[in-house]
Amino acid sequence: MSVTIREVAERAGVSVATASRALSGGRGVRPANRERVLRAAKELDYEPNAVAAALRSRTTNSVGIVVPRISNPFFATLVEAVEREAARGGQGLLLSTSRYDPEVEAGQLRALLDRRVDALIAVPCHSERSRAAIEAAGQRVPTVQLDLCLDGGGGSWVGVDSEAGILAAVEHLVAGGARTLAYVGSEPTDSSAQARLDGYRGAAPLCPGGTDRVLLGDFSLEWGHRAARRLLENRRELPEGIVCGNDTIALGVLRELARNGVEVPGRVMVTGFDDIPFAELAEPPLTTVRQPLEQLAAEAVRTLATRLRGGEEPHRRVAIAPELVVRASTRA
Amino acid sequence: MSVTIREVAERAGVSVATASRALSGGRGVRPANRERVLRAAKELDYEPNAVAAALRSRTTNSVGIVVPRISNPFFATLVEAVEREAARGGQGLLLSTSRYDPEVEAGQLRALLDRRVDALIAVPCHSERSRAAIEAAGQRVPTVQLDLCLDGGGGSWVGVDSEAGILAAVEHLVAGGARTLAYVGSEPTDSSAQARLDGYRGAAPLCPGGTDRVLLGDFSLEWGHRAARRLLENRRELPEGIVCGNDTIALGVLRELARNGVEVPGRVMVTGFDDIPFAELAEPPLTTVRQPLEQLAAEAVRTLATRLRGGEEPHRRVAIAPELVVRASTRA
DNA sequence: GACATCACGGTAATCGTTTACATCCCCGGC
DNA sequence: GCCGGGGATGTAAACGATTACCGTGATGTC
Repeated sequence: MSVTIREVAERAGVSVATASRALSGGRGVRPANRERVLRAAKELDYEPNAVAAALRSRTTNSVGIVVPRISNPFFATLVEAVEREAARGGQGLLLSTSRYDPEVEAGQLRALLDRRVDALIAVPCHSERSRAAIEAAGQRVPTVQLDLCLDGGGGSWVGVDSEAGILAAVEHLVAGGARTLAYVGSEPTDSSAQARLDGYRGAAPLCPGGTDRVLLGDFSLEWGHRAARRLLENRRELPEGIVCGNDTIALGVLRELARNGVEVPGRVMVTGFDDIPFAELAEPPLTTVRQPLEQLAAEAVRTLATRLRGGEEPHRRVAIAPELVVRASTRA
Repeated sequence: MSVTIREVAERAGVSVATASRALSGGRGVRPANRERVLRAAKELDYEPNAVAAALRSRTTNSVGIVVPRISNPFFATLVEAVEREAARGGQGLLLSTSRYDPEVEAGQLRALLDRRVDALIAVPCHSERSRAAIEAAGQRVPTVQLDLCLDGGGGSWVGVDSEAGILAAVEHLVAGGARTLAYVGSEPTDSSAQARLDGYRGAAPLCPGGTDRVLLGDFSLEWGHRAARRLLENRRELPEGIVCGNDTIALGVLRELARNGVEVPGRVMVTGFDDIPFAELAEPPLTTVRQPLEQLAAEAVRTLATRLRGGEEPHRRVAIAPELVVRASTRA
C-alpha cells in the first residue's frame, strides 16, 4: 500500500537504519548517503508513518487540549493561539471539549492519554470536581492548566493576573471621575471569578465615594441585564462606574442601560474583561481588560516544552499582566 | 513503565490474543474469560496503547480537520459540532488551521496524513489554490469538504443550500412589504460567496420594484460600513430591503444606518446570513439565515463513516436547507 | 607498525497491539 | 462410531518505524 522506509532504503542502496537516520536529523550519515536517501524518498513519494515512529520512539509529537467549549470566542481564540504555537514546534493538536461537565472532561483526558499525547493543556471546567482527573493526568505527562485553575493550586498554571486587571480598570474609572462604583460579576465558582472578585475588593479603597454594591450571578448576558435592572431600581443611587466580571456581562449591562436611556459614559462608565471580538463592536465600544491570549498560549506551550526536554519544576505558575484597552464606554 | 496487555493476560491466566479480544468488543470469548480479563485490566489500571493498536490495525480512530481559523465564531461553532459528533463515535479530532494560506493548508493536510488520520474534513481556504492538496489527500483517505468547496466540484461536499437561504430572505422581505432591494455581499472568491450572489440574482424577479443594486466587497464589518454609506449617498433611492451576504456585513450595515438615523426596520429592513452568536445581540436583533451547523457536522461525519465502512460513492454532495430566523430587523 | 579512536553503517531487537492460522474440544447428524 | 462444523483459545507473525549494539575501515599517534 503505502511506501515504507524499507523501500526507500533499498532504492538508495543503504540499510533501513541509515535511511532512518538520514530522514530524521541526518546526524552520523555521510552527506553522499544522506542525499541518496532523500532523493529516493522524494522519488517514491515516501510518507513517513508517524504512528510507527511514535510507537517505537515513545513520543507522538502531539499535545492534547481540553476546553469547556470552543464556541465561546474566548476559548476559540485561545485554542487558535495554542494550535499555532504547537504547529510551530511541529506538534499536532488533539482537541476535546468538556461541555462544562467534569465527567466528560475526565473521559476526554483519559482518551487523550490513551492516544499517548506528549503533553496536556487543560482549562479545568470545575475548580473542585476537575481535580482528580487533572492530577491523575499530571502523573503521566506534563500538564498545564490554562486560564482557569484548580482550587488551592497544584500543578502548573498559566493565566492572566486578574487582580491586576481589575485594579487597572478601577484606577481608570476613578481617574475618569467616577465617585461611586459597583461590581457585576459571577459567583466565584471558578478561579477567575474568584480572582476578579478579590481584585475588586482589593482595589475598592481607591474609590473614596463608595464601592459596596457587588452583584454576583454568572458570566452571561442575561445576568448583565438583570443586574443592570437592579442597579436602575433606584436611579439616584446609580453608581458612576460599573466594573463587570467579563465582557458578556458588560454587554448585557450596556444594553439595559441604553434601553433605559442612561448615557454611557456620560452618566455611567462601564468596563468589561477579556476583550472578546465583539467588545469593540458594542455601542458604545467597550473599555475592557485584554487577555493576552497569544502570550498565554505561547507561555503554556513553552512550559510544556521545557518540561519535556527534561526536568524543570513541575509547579510553575505564571500570571501574565493584562492590558487595559480604553474605548468609548469610559472617559479617559 | 506503563502496564501492557501482556501483563493483563498473564494476570487473567489467558493468552494475549484472548485478552485483546476481550478488551475490544469481546466477541468470541467465553463470558467467564471476558470477566477475568476485564477484572485484571481494572486491577492493574491498564491503559491501552492506542498508538500500538493503530499501527497494527491500520486505523487511528481519529479524523483530521483543517479550517481557515478558529477565532471566527462560525468556524468555531462548526469545529465544536464536529468534535462532539466525532467524540460520540469514539473518534479523536486533530485540529489544524490554514490561516487562509493554501501553502499552510497543504502542509497541514500532509502532516495529518503522516499521522494517519482515518479521514479528513477540510474547509478549503481557496476555491482554486486549495485543489491540489485536497485532491491529493482525497486519494489517500476519505475526505469531505465542509461549508466551502473547490471550484467546479470534485470530491464529497457537505454544506448549506445558500441559494435556498437567500431566496427565503428575499421572499420574507417582499412579504414584509419591501418594494426595492439591494444586495451587499462579497466578491465571489469562494464558493459560498458565489452561491449567495447567484441566489440573490435568481430570487430577484420576486421583487417587482427593483433589485439592481449589488455591492460586492469582502465578508467584513468594514465593508458593511462602506457599502451602507454608498447606499446612503442618495437618501431618496435607499432600498427598502438590504440582503447581506453574511452577518458580519449585516452588522456593519446596521451600525452605519443607525449612525445616520435611518430606522430599521421602519425605513429599511436588513437580513444577514449564518446566524452567528452576536446576530441576536445586535440592535435591532438581526433577521438572518441560520446555518444548521449541527446538521452539517453530523452529515459530514456520517459521510466519512459510511465511506470508511466500505464503498459508497466518493462524490456525495449534500446541500442542507437552512432556516430563516426572523428577528426585529425586518417586519414579519 | 601497533593500537586507540572515531565516524559510519548494518543487523536485529523492540515498541504494544491485532489478527491469521492452527489447534482443540464439543456437539449433532448420519 | 465417524465426521463435519463451529466456537474458544493459543502461537506467532505482522504493523513500520527507531535505536542498541557491534563490526569495519580510516585516521592519528607514538
